[in-house]
Amino acid sequence: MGRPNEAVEALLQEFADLLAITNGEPYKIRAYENAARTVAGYPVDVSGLDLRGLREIPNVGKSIAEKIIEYFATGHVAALDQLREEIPAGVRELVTIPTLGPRKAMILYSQLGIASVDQLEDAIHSGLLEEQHGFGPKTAANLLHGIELLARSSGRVLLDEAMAVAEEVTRALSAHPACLTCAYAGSLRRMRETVGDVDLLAASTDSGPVMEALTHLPLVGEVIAHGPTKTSVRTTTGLQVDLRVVTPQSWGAALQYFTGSKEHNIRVREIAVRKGLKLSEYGLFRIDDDALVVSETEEAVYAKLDLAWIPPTLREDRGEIEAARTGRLPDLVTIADIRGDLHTHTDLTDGTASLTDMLAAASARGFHYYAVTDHAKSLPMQRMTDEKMLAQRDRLRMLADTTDLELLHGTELNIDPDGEVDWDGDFLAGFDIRVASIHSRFGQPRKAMTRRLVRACENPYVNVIGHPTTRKLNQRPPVNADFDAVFEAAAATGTAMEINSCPDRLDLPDDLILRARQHGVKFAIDTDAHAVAHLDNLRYGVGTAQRGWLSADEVINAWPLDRLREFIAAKVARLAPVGAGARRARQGRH
DNA sequence: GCCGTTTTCGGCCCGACTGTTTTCAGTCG
Repeated sequence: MGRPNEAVEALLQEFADLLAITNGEPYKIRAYENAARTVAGYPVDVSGLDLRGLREIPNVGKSIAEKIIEYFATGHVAALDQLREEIPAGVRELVTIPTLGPRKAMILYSQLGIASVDQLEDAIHSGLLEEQHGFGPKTAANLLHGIELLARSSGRVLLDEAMAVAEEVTRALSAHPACLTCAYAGSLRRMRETVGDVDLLAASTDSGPVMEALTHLPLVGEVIAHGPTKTSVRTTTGLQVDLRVVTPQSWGAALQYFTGSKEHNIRVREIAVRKGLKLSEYGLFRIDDDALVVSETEEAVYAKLDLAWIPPTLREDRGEIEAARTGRLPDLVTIADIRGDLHTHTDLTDGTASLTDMLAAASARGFHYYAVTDHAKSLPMQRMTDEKMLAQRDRLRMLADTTDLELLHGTELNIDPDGEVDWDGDFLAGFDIRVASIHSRFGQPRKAMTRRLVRACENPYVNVIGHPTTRKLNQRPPVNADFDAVFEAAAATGTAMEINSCPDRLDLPDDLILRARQHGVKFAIDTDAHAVAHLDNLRYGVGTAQRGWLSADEVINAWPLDRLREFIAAKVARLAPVGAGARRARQGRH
């Protein structure tokens, strides 16, 4: 189980889901959903709050606060237990089938007694479903199709896969003569860590041919919906792509609308309503006479609502609207700010490219400096030795004259279960920079895992904690640790937290970045490249950093090299035991 | 159920597509 806030989030979300199935009031359902989201993102541990403290959380009123109190006092919420009794778990599972929402799920359960996906499948095959009022043959076929999709897909795909599809389709549609502009929107534009479907937007005065062009692209496996303003297809790999075509005049309003998030848009629309305006994908209109106010650019739409333009990566209703209103939006770190990569590999360990190939690729990217950080000796499979590491260092020093990059010799250390790393201080001191990461024993109990990470931070020579949660998206959960304690140690010792750009890692995740920066932690946005192509993943790490509201000043590899070296030296100076040499030198002065 | 620089009551975002219910409900984003 995660932190108490996440437990409460799950609780409130389940409550909302069950209310929806039992025909609860729509606004009550939304109230629980809103509360679930705010509690999850609330920086204070809710288990330590009293009724008064809980009610200070936005969207948490008397009723929800009391349920949270009840949960921490007894481990249960009576009202939730009652709903659970009414609705079997299988019925909640039904609403995960595409095209099957809470209303139909409730009809299936109350009229036909269907309480699981399997039972639904049986009911369709036996013809029972079609006897039910409102369920025709097409509905039955859609449900079967949905069940099949559910069975073979894990749902959301990684950013790089979605990006590849989006870029291929936008490139193809942009080349179409009827298409004036084409761009991707949705969670992909917001750089969420995974993407459910790809939302595309095109501007055209003649939508038909553009829609038609999409349905005929080679990567399209099936056409799901095909109307005059919206077309949905599924790629041969199972990813859904939605295309909306709007007039060029509506471009800004449409881009704003389809970028989301849904929660962000609800807030923006509420602001519009309070100003006597109505915002839709077609523009911002006056409510009284339907007159168009603005629509051509996102900037103009936000400006008319007295808001600064909000970067898509911030549009999650996590305080960005208030910040836009008061001129306090962060100056977000960008790819152009990144001066060097601090975590990369070569074929000396498990990389696939040679040192010279990696350096050439890094130089071509325009980096100022570049750290080579092959695995240290404790991972047996890497066959690293002191001699090989020192030989690599010599080679790197010799290559210094052949490149415009400032070369740093580093290593990726392994944090063992006790928090120790591969080498002692004397050997570690020979590196320019040291990343330290967990590579095994992911299942340690919370207390031991926390101590493990804190001890790594306390090592005077460890400069960056690599992929701190070690999660793999869609594969492996994050380690269980008290990350607030880890961040506190990181901030106190001058240890940066990595934002690993691998699309299956994106680690730290955005929510932990937000928490870490409250402790004053610094960050390193690295690619952890094991091949030349991986250097291109940097944009996903930067996107994740933006979602964590980071500015360039908080990112150590956005700093000039001198400042980065000072950061590294300062930790050693503060924490390293004074060596024999230094002691002698000091005695000599007296 | 929550919320208040119009309000402690009366609001709470908006539109497209599908399938089937020939006038609209459900789902989705």
